[in-house]
Amino acid sequence: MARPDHRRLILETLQKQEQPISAQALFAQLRQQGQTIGLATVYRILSHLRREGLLCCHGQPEGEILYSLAEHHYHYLTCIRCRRMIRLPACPWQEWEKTLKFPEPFQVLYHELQLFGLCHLCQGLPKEVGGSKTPLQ
Amino acid sequence: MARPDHRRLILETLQKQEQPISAQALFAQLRQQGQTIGLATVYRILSHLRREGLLCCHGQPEGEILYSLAEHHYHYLTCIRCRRMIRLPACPWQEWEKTLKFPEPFQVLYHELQLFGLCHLCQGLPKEVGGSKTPLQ
DNA sequence: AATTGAGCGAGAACGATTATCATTATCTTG
DNA sequence: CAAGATAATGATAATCGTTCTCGCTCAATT
Repeated sequence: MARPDHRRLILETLQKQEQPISAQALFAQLRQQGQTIGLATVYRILSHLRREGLLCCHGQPEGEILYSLAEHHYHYLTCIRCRRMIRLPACPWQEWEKTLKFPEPFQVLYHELQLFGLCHLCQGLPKEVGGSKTPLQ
Repeated sequence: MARPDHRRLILETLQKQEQPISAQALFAQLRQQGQTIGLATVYRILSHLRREGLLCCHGQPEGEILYSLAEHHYHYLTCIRCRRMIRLPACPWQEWEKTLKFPEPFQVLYHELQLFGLCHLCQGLPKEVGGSKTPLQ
């Protein structure tokens, strides 16, 4: 049987995502599409893409890592209530970089900016009672 | 026997740290000091402090979560080679916030900025060969 | 056809975190 | 001060995301 091109598969799936996605969720999504792919392969390929600089990794305060393609480098507003991630239109880093002073020489290779808070849908809602999901930061 | 004030103990230990510290490392440090404290208690108290907004949580790209006191809110330059974290003198967020435009109304409650790269000590060194530690993002 | 090597999937192993539970200290109330 | 209620604790088990291991398969090469 011909071997499916898993790397392309994962790249295409990442391209479709509107939000960064976890490795587990990516795996589940591929399986639901009927693909026969192993979890190990997903991690393997993500690791490759990572080393090639094709991926942005967003380490969440809860420990999970979310991935998105680096071809368009984005930052997100993350709602701590509904977990929605809203993409910022542009990365402000290049502007900001000029104004920053480092305490010692340092070569910045990449950066991560995450903004947490309440989206407009969740701002009016009453406070969560049960405390089910992982809370804030 | 009188119950030790673990909460204060953890707060004081966090205060002494020059860099954000993981829960496991915090636990080990307390035990080495001769304290009889359980790992579960460390996590419990960290979780409390977190909900009270006393802690900054730095989710690393490798999944581990590092903690630091929020009383002085800092950002760090993280060297991807030696893992050293260098504190920035000030948080530039309040200045930057003015220049950002959100695609929809959003109430920012807290933020995280991490800069990854090479510190001045590691810039001149030859490239790592073995690839032992977890690499870059 | 035989050989070699890279990629694969299933499951074990691992590390960080969270949940469970019996025990114990502290607090309340009488 | 006694007695029951409450909250905190530590050891351990369970969970979850990630990485490792290993036998297998496919494809290129000889």
